[in-house]
Amino acid sequence: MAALPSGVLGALDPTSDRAVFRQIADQLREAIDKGQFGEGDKLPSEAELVEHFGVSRMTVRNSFSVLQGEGLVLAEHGKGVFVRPRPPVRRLASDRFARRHRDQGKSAFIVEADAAGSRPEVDSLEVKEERPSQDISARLGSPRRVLARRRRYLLDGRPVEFAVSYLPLDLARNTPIAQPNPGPGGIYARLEELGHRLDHFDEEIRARMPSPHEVKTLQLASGVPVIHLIRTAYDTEGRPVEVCDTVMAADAYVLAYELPAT
Amino acid sequence: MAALPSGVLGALDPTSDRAVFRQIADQLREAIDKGQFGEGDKLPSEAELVEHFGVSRMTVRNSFSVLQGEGLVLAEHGKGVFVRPRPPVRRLASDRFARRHRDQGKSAFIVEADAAGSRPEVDSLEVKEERPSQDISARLGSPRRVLARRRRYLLDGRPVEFAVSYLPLDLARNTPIAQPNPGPGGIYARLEELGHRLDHFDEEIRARMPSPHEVKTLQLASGVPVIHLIRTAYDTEGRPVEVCDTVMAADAYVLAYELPAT
DNA sequence: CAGTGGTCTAGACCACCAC
DNA sequence: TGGTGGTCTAGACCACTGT
Repeated sequence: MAALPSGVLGALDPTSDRAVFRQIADQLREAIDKGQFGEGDKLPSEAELVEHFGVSRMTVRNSFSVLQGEGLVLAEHGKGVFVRPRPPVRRLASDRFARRHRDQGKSAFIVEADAAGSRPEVDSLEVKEERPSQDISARLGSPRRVLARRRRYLLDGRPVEFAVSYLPLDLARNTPIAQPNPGPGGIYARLEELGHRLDHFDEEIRARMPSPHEVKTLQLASGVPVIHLIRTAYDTEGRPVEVCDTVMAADAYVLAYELPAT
Repeated sequence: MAALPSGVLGALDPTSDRAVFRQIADQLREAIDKGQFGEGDKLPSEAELVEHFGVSRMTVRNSFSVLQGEGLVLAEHGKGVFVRPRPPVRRLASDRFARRHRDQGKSAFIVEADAAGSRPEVDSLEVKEERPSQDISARLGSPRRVLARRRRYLLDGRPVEFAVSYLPLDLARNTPIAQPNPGPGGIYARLEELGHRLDHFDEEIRARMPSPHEVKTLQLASGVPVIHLIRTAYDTEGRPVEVCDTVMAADAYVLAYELPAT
């Protein structure tokens, strides 16, 4: 068992009201913030900290659990506890659905990822007819049935986003939109070809902790929230023609919007 | 010690690979999802679960810690563990800075909260001259010094948002913008009076777990992420005139944007 | 194999809350 | 006062990782 780097970690303050495991977490957090442990670096092992601070193992584990909850560190079974690397973020610009970005052979996700030097993938593609949930139904103008297009997006092998598009069935049935690959420009290009010229999109953004299913699907580390984005596309007649429900790994995204000052 | 409601919680599966504390968390989560425990309801106490499942107390606490991390429950010392109530959310629309919403006596936050029937407050107001951080400086066109306006927003007594506005000092010094209360319409109205007609805003949105300081300032329960919004305001000459750095309790907000289809 | 984190036990004492 | 959660100990056995 290696000795601790000298000077990085100090002593506990027995007179403090602050719980011991919080004091240990504070010291580790400070060391990380100061760069004494860099991204991907291994923190001292549980056994080392037990010895250094003279506390029980559960106390040390409790400290790690605090830092995990903050998204600062990542435990790897059999290896150690590491400072969580910040993954490259994908920037979603508010003009990402502009017509000038369509009419190319590939989807917006693929084009953008290629440009950023990442390796994009789309999987678990599924196209189904369904009865919509109450929320989706209300947003789409209460259709009885919808076409649902599900897919997961990956960058360099890492899942970053899971999305479901819902379209009124009477609008999408027996069109290229019901095909797994709807063709160049994606479903928005197809919608316009079908006479539904797009007017605007509404987007709603929330952030929350993931459900167990989302943790699995997006392979999320603990301490990583999700961004939940619900987009509704309207045609020039004011009819909602698509609702897209997207869940993104929050550490992989920054959303950018440009607003006119009116 | 009261008996457990019959039938709500089942038995453990000793043949399962799933850890006991996860099985217990799964059962509680399912009961919450099904509505068997509603918002604000008290879950069975640790002692009751220890008896019901025949496990040690740490195992039960570990289950609760899982659910806390998911933001599902809230422990209150001396009282019990409760299903976390969903607070009313504040909807931020993308036209919230439109000129037509200014020229009133009160700030946008106050007007909007009054309309929604909430009791709004603004506190810890502080106006200071500072040397900007590297990031803020770059966004503002590298001024040597800036005016910083800090404030915290509360709804019905609950802190929901903490914001800092930065303005180039040469632009804001000795103007109403440097006053604690800049007057009707806020600093955007004052900027336009000073000849900086606003053209557009850029907004960047991230979500992450809060730092300990943010937990304190926003009184965040564990399992609640923050939304980090950075807005830059540009005048019609393309000059950045303000950067506003905002941290919001994610469970209190939904952000709404309208995008043209171009 | 030795070292790491993952799970679990069976206690102990404390601080907070409601009655 | 009794019940609640908060902290901490000192063990135990297991699963995973690397050499």
